[in-house]
Order: sequence, then C-alpha cells, then structure tokens
Amino acid sequence: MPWKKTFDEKEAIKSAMSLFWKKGYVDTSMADLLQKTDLTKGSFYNAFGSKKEMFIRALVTYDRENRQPVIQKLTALDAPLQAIQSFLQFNVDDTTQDIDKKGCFIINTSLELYSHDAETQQIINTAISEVVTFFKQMIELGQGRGEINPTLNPEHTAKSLMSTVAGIRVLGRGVYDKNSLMMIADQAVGTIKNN
Amino acid sequence: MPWKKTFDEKEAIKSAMSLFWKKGYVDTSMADLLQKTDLTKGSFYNAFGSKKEMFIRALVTYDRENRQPVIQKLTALDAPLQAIQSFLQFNVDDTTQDIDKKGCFIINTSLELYSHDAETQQIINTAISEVVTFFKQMIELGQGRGEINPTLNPEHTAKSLMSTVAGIRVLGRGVYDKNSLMMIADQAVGTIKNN
DNA sequence: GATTTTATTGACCAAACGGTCCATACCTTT
DNA sequence: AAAGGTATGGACCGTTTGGTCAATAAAATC
Repeated sequence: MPWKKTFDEKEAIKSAMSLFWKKGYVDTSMADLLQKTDLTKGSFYNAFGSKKEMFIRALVTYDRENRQPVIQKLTALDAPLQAIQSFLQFNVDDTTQDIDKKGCFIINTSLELYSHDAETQQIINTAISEVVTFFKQMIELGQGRGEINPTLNPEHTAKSLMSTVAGIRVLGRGVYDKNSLMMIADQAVGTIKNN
Repeated sequence: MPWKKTFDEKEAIKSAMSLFWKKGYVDTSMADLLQKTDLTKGSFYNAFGSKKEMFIRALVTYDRENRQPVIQKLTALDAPLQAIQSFLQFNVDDTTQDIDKKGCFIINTSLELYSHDAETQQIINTAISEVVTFFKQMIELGQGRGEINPTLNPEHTAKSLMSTVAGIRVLGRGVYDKNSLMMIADQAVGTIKNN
C-alpha cells in the first residue's frame, strides 16, 4: 500500500539535530531545515508534523544516542572514580573537538526554555537528573571501595559535579580553551579523591 | 534647537534589557520592545538605530550596572575569602530571588553567540575575564594572609570558580532549587579554604 | 517671530516566517 | 491490471519580521 520514503528518516533527524544544536530552536528556520535535510515542505510536514515536533525528536535522539550510551558505558566500567573522571574528560573532548563548538544540546536548550513547552522541560530535567544519579552512584560505590573521600555527601557532591559539567559546556563554547577546561575537570576530580 | 525627548532613554534601555535578558536576542521582537518601552517605531529607531544596537546598549548597561559594581564592592572589602564566598552567594541569590529566573545576561548571551557579531563576543569575553581576574586577585591575596590554601594555582582555581558561577547560573534557571545552588557554592568555597 | 533642528507618529514595505493543500507520482495489494 | 493509499513537489497563504520614510510637532537660536 504505502510508498517507501525516498529519504532516511533518521538521517533527516540527525541533520535537523545539528542545526538545532548549533543555533537553537528560534534561530533555526524551516528554510534552514529543508536545505540541510534536503527535503521539500510536503515531505517534511508529512513525515514530522511541524518544526516543534522535529525539535523534540532531535532532542530525544541526541539524548538517546549521545548522552545515554556514554553514561551506560562508564557505569559498566565498574571503576567509579575513573568513570567520573572519564565523564568529565568526555565533556571536555566533545566540546573542544567539535569545530562548531556546539557544546551540549541539552544544556543549550535548558537556557532556551522560555521558547519551549512542558514536554521539552521534562526531557531536560530527566536527562540532567539521570546524570546526577550517575554521579551519586559512582560516588557511593567509590566511597565503599576507598577510592573517594568518604566524608563527602554523595547527593551534594553529585550536584556539584553536574555544575562543573555545565560550566565546562558553557565556557567551552567560545571562552575557554582546551587546557583550561581540562584543568577544571582535573580540579573537580581532585576534590573528591580519597587521599 | 533640539527637541527634548519625551521619554527617559535609560528607562527604555532597562526595559529592553529585561526582555533580552529573559528571552534572548532572537526571540525578542521589535513589537515586544515597542510595547515594553512604550515607544513608537520612529522614536525607537531615531534614538537607538536598530534592534541590534539596542541589544548592545542593554548588554553594556547590564555589565556596568550589575556585574561591575558587585565586583568592585567585594574587592574593596579587603577580605579575600569572604569576597569570593559573597560573590558566589550573590549569584545564587540573584538567580533565586528573580521570579523570572533570568539568570545572568552575560552567560545567557554567551550561549547565543551564534546570532551575534564580534562586538558582542568581545563584551562577553571581557566581562568573564574580569571576573576571573577578580577571583585570581582574591586568591593570591587570601593565600598571602593564610586564608586560602597556598598550594592552589591561583589562575587555575580562578577559572574553576568561574566555571562554578556558570554552573550555578545555568542550572539555577529551572533545574536546581536554592538549596542545591547554595550547596554548590559552599562546596566550592570549602575546596579553597586553608584548613 | 522666523528659522532651524530634532522628536514623534504611523502608514507603509519587502522579505522571511511557519504552515497548508492539492495535483501528481509511485508502490503495494488484490 | 486495477485500485487504494501514501510520498512528493511546489504553489500558495496569512502573519510577523525588522526597518524606512514623509508629514507633523515642538523646542532653541537669531
């Protein structure tokens, strides 16, 4: 019955993602999206419904394919202090290696929430709280193994580390160079180590 | 010769500032600006030239009237550790007391730089590097007085604190509550104290 | 009081915005 | 091979965008 789409939906979402990621929602126009995805209006609206829905799909895809796998992989390491250190390092590398300096799509969007609805807010909050949970679990595990300073409050320290990630991501977009970012990451790790 | 303006220019800039601050440059329309400033198009363009020029004036005004005075006042305290602690606390309070949760205009704009030119970039960079310099001076002074851990590298630590400020400002816009932000600030101060 | 200079108003503009719609093309099922 | 259903292309739409401009009003200078 149907007619196979002549384009790859996932491919199109990824193209849209890189635009929204770089320029934000408001400053990305339908013209931009159509050019980048190489779609015509009919196909775009038929497949994705609206600019807003495409944004949501792009954001969810980013979360599923960029953030979640890293967290999972590092959790599976079973080496808590190193997992935390690697996550910070990942944020530094991911920011500095990108020629567009797009930063983190989630954090960028969290500063653009005015233009978005509750659904977007929800995605952002969940993503961030999952990162905080990751930190907290690693801290507790690391404390049990003597790798991490046992006097630290895991919940508080986890939120502090999340704040460090936000700082790295924000300042990495144009203000700080790689060395400064690495130094911030190192310093953060230094404060939780058990000496 | 001239004809006195019937409106207060500074007043108009402050109105524009609160809009740009809250919604960013792109998502603030001329219609928004005219309504908020209570000006007609002619008066606006006659007095300010363009939306972009108004944005620059708003950003510069924010820097001059919000950031600079705080830094100066705290520097004058001649109590380095407390100055650092107070600056972090100021960022927490300023974020949480604002019902609009606008955060910091400078940091918000630093994530919107794609839509701006070199002049805006310059203002942002200068503002941030002045904060880093403030931190660095306070650290060096505090180390001389034995208030601050003398093993810390002042430059590195200053940048780390700047990252903490960015984290507080970003996460304070919607994700973290006051207690979490205060805790982040406390933890940062705790890591530089001389024990 | 005439002249000059600037402020104000609001109609007007072209371009860009996100979105709709329909004729047409194509594939699958029967 | 016919029928049914979805994908595609692109013309079209009303609204909003940032910005211009000319007519008018008001102050200061001579």
